[in-house]
Amino acid sequence: MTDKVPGKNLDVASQILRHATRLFAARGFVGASLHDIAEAVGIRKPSLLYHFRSKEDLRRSVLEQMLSHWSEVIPRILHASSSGEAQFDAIADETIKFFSEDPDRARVLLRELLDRPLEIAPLIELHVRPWAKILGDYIRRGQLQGTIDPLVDPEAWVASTINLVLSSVAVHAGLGRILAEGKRRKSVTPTFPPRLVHELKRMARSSLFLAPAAATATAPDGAPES
Amino acid sequence: MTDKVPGKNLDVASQILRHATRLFAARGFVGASLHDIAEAVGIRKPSLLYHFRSKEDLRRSVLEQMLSHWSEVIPRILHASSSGEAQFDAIADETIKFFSEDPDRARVLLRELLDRPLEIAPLIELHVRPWAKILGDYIRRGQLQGTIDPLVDPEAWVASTINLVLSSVAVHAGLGRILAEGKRRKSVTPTFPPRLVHELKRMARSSLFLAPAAATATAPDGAPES
DNA sequence: CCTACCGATCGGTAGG
DNA sequence: CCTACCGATCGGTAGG
Repeated sequence: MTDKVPGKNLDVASQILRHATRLFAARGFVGASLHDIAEAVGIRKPSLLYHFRSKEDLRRSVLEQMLSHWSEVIPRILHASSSGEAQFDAIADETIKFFSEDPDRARVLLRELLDRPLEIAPLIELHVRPWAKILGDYIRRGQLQGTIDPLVDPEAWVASTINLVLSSVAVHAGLGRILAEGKRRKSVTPTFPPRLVHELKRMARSSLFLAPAAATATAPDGAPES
Repeated sequence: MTDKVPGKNLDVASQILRHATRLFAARGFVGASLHDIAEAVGIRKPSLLYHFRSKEDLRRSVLEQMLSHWSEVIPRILHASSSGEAQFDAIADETIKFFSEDPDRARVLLRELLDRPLEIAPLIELHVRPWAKILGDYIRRGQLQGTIDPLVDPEAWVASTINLVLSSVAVHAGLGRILAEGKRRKSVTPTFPPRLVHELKRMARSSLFLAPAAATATAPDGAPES
């Protein structure tokens, strides 16, 4: 239900999804009207409702599109790198990159988590649980081998760390004031600063591994972004 | 469902604030109608608008009430305990307690951060910046003394850790699925589990201090709640 | 993809 | 603290 056949104009449906994502992220689901979304695309409200039968349908599609994008990136890194710290780093990098390269993803997800906690539970189950379990098992193995702090609560760590990344990206525009000294950013969607990316990764690592592993933690940079 | 007081009924205005906080937290500012808030209190909409001139006024009051509560608890712990790790623990405990004893506080704040990042910036400046600076200075001192990891970015750590606590409490109902194996919680406002409280504190500590300090980190319990 | 229009609900006011 | 009512806007439909 995503890709239309060629020949037509630049896929109106995906244009609608783009602006719907943007406006849902900025104003919330109830706060973003179909009228405003349609105007942003350059069409009228009834035309939007031709592509998506209802606002609820649009919401579902926005979420599906985002999660399918996520489901596309995760298996790749899960099987690519060998297990161990390399895989841990790959997952961390990819997760932070996924959200920070488009903060609207984090905002829409966070809003869904707040607006409809029970309704998205199945989606969490489907899209997060699998690799959350992989991370949890990895932690337990590390605890047996003595590389990871035995005091870590694997599932709680995973849940909290996802939360940390998600919300850091989502509310950076608001909470970033603590960081920025005198800088005034009028942009509602500022770039997520590398400085925060680096600190997020450092926090995740150092709250997990027993050996400070200064060699890797001090690596010249924090995020391979090129 | 509320406790009445001898003579008058228990301050209608504060009743309105209570239910407004609850409904803003659950449905967001635009999603919670004045009609529904008034009905929850047991009055009609125009009566509510006698106590609060507008919905915007109600929003401000909800936020003010919450932040004044916060401003009441913070200076106390800032001056009470001596500096050092004791003060660090006191701040961490009090912050986690403040939000986890009423998750609606975290939800309302998180929603404001998402809905109006620029508008609440002054409030962050006023209510968070001061003790965020104290924590930042404490971290820098610890780094000079060699007790805190020199790789820590003080301001980024503070911002991220606030974020971690705030969002963990706020979206626990939604993201908690990663934790709960088979348990089904129908409650929209479940109790924030001690297990998560403990892991949050552990993460905050271990991502900061150089010496694992097993003695304190393994302390019999995670939150002094009595 | 449009114009025209629907009932429902929104925040807020009049007036008592 | 209430009933009655306001214009504006909401999601959605008719019909082309």
